Amino acid sequence: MPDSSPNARATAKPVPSAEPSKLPRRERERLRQREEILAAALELFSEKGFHRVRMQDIARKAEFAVGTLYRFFKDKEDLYRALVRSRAEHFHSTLKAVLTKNEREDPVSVLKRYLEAKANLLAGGVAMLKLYFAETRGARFSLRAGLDRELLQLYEDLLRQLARVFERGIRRKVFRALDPYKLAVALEGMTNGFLQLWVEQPERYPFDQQLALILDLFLHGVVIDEQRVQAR
Amino acid sequence: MPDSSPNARATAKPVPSAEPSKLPRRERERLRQREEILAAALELFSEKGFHRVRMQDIARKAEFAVGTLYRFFKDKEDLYRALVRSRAEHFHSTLKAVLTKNEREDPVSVLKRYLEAKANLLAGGVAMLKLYFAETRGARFSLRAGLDRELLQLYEDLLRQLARVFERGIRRKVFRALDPYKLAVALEGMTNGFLQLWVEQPERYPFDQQLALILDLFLHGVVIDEQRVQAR
DNA sequence: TCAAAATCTGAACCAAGATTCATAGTACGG
DNA sequence: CCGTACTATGAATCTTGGTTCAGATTTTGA
Repeated sequence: MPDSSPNARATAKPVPSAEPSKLPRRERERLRQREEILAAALELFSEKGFHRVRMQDIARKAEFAVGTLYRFFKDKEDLYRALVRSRAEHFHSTLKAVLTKNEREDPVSVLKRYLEAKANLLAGGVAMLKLYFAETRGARFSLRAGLDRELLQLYEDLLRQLARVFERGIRRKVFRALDPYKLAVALEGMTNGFLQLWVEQPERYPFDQQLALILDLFLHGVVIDEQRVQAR
Repeated sequence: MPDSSPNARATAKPVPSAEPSKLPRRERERLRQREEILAAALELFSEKGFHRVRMQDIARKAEFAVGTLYRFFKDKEDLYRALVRSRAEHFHSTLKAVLTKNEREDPVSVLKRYLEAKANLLAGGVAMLKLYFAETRGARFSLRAGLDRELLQLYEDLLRQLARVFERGIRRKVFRALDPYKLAVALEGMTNGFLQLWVEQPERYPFDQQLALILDLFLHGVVIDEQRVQAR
C-alpha cells in the first residue's frame, strides 16, 4: 500500500537565495513550488505549532490544493521535517562557517562575529526563530525521534565548534581555564535568553542591539572590577 | 449542550506536600485523587508532549477510567492547564520567595541562594523541567493563549524580582551599572542553558554541580583578569 | 490543432482519539 | 439489611483533520 507514488521526497535545499539553476527546466519550477510550500508552512508552523496547522491551511496559504502538497511530500510529517531540516542546515552551516574560518584570529573577535552572524540570520523574521526554539529547546517531543536526533547532532556540533574557540582563547591566556564546552553552553544560553526576549518584544529589545551587552557581560561579568576602567 | 456536568473545575493547588487538611473529608479524598491524576499526567506529558498523550493513557496510568477524568476536568486541555499552572505556581512562588526575603542581604548571596533553590526545585526529576521548558521556552503555542499569557506573566514577574536584586547590587556599587532587567535575562538564559544540558545528559552534567561555575562566570566573565588572583 | 502525459483539484473516505452516557458499583442513613 | 444518592466504568458516539483518487486542467510534442 505505501510508497505507491514515485514522487514525494524529502530533500535538503539551501533555502532562499537565487537558485544557481543548472537543472532540467521542469525540475527548477518544481523546486520553486516546493520552496513556496515550505515558506507558507514555516509561517504557519512557527505561529501555531505542528498540530494546530492543517494541511488545508498550508494548501490555502501556498495557493495549492491539498492534494498537490502530497505530490511534494509523503505526508504532513515529511513536510514538517523537510522544513525544519532545511532551515536548520542553513542556519547551522552559516554559523559553523564563522567559527571555523580564521583559526588564528583573535578569539574575542570570532565570538563577536559569531553573534553578529546569528543576528543576521534571524534578521529575516521571528518565524524561523520560533521554529528553532520549538525544536532545539523545550519541546523535544514535537516529532518522532529521527529528526530530533539529527537536529541535536547539529546543535551539538555547533557547540563543539564554539568550544574550540574558547579552547584557543584559553591556550592564548585570553580566557580563564574553564571547561570550554561549558563556556559554549553558557554563551549560547545567555544569547538565547535575549533571543527569547526579542521574540516576545521585538520592538523593545531588538536582538542586534543587545549584542554588545551580551559579549561584554560574557567577557567581563557583572561584578565591578576596581582595576579596570569601564569606559562608557 | 455544554456545561451539563456540575463538577469539572480547574482550580489551583500548591502541589505535593502533606495536605493540611481542613476539608469535609470527602473533599479531601477528591483532591488526593485529583492530584494523582495530575501526577500521572505530568509524567506522560513531559515525556511525549500534549498531543501524543491520549486520555486513555492518563487514565490507565492513574488507574481510573477515562470517564472519571472528566469528573475532575472539563476536557483534556483543562487538565493540561491545571497541571501546568499548579506546577508553575509552586515553582515561581518558591523562587520569588528567595528573591524577596532579605532585602538587605548581600546581592551575590541572594543570587547564590536563588540558583540553589532552582536546583532543589528541579532535583525532583526532569519531568517538571521538560514541561517547564515546553511552556516557558520555545513552543509558546502548546496551547491556546490564556494559559500562555498567565505563565509569561509569572515568568516576567520573576525576572523583575531578579532585576531588583541586581538593582540593589548596582546601588551598592557591587555590580556594574547595566540595565538590571537585562542582567536578569542574561543570568536566566545562562542558567537555562545548563538546565537544558542537564535534561539531555543528567548523569554527565548534574545541574547542581554547575551552580558554582554559573555564578562565577556570570559574576566575573571569561576574560582573564590580570589584577585578580583567580584562586583555583 | 490534437491526443497522450503529466499535474492539479477538492470532495469523499477513514482513522484516531476526545467526549458522552447508560449501566454497574458504592457509600450512607435509617 | 434496604433504598437513595452519588461515583466509576468503558463501550459507543462524534469530531477533527490527514490522506486518497476520480475527474478536470494544463503541458508537451508531433
